[in-house]
Amino acid sequence: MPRPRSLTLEQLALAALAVIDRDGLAGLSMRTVAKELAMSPMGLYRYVADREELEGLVVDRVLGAVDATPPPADTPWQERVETMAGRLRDAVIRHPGAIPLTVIHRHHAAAGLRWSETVLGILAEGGVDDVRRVVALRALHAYVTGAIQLEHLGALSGDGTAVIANLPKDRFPLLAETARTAGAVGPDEEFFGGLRLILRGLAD
Amino acid sequence: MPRPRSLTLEQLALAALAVIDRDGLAGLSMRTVAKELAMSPMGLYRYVADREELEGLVVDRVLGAVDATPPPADTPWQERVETMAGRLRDAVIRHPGAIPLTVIHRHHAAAGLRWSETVLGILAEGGVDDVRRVVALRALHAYVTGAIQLEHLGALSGDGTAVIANLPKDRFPLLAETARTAGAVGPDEEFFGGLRLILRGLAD
DNA sequence: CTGTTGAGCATACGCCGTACGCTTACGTGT
DNA sequence: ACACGTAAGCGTACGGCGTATGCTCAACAG
Repeated sequence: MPRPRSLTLEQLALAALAVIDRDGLAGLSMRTVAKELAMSPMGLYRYVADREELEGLVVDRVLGAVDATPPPADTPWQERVETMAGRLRDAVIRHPGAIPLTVIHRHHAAAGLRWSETVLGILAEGGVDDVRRVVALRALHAYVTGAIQLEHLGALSGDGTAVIANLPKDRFPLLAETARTAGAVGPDEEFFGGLRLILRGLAD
Repeated sequence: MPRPRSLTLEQLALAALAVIDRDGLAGLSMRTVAKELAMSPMGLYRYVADREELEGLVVDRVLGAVDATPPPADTPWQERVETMAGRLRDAVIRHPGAIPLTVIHRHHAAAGLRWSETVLGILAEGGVDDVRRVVALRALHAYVTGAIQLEHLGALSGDGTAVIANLPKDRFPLLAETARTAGAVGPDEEFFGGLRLILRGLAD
């Protein structure tokens, strides 16, 4: 009966993502998102209860882009887990500014549950059972979450590594040497290399 | 010649940490820290350039509590890595409110470098070389960082797991079943269980 | 005792999230 | 065709944030 809404929640999420992609997470505010939608700041509160809920919409949108359909079953199960981890990483890295939000709000995003369900299916087919499967899923979550953040805060081939390489060799001999090696390790080699450690550890 | 400073950087860090421990990270502001020190807000700027630098002091303090001396060499090297990871986790978890800060600022904390140096030494003694050592250290960082955050955002034995356990079984059969198993997995079993996956994957 | 230096403070500005209450466009029932 | 009820969207305001700017005055060197 009353006036119909002029926006969808998806449009809100898209506007917020546009702000984040353009000005970074620090540029995100109710006011900037409202401006992006040619709306008044208080108008947003007809759609979300508070800023946190808006952030949740953004995360839903980012993680919703992850393809959760099980990869073809004709490849080894470890490789299928790698595929799933890679898909998640790709989707998240497409919006680097939103990474802290995805960490905080992933719990409440339905897309995250679908990803987990698929990964659990693959683990089950790989013969990982019960408690081991719980621990494995949780470890994969922890690793992927941490690796993406580390990659975003400073890639192994970035400036931070160069700084470490110049550390005093008497106090940090291994670190300095390792940093020089690290400069040559690309992001993919780093991410999937670490992931394979977990997957090898899962085999029995 | 002029008036001497009345505080040390350590006192700043302690005051900020006290605020965080009492009121959470959201309660941290230049004003609340100043109040904690019975100072005016602008007085803090004689010690730090901005809020970010103050956060760095907090992280230095938190990670400075980590014992970085190499564990006794008479235990298997994997076990020594577990010890180091456990020490880091213990120190960080002592101040849960500061966890997001430790993630953001760990790069610039000297204590983090000492931890890495020790872990690299253990890995070297375990026969992990060159690129494999780089990848291993980075994976350990990623895992520990991610696991601590996950644990803080919601332990496996917490409410979130119960919610997941009640998910519709037709759409999330494995997830719902797994969640029921997960309720019985304690934080230590979860943390070290995942860690051991990486360490097993490192063996050859 | 005096001069110099910087420690600490008071004020102010432009942001932020959001509580509150109004106006007004709209779909409906007559 | 028209009046009505509803909620969409807006204007204003408040308390809090980080911090730029410029002052006062405590403490020591000579």
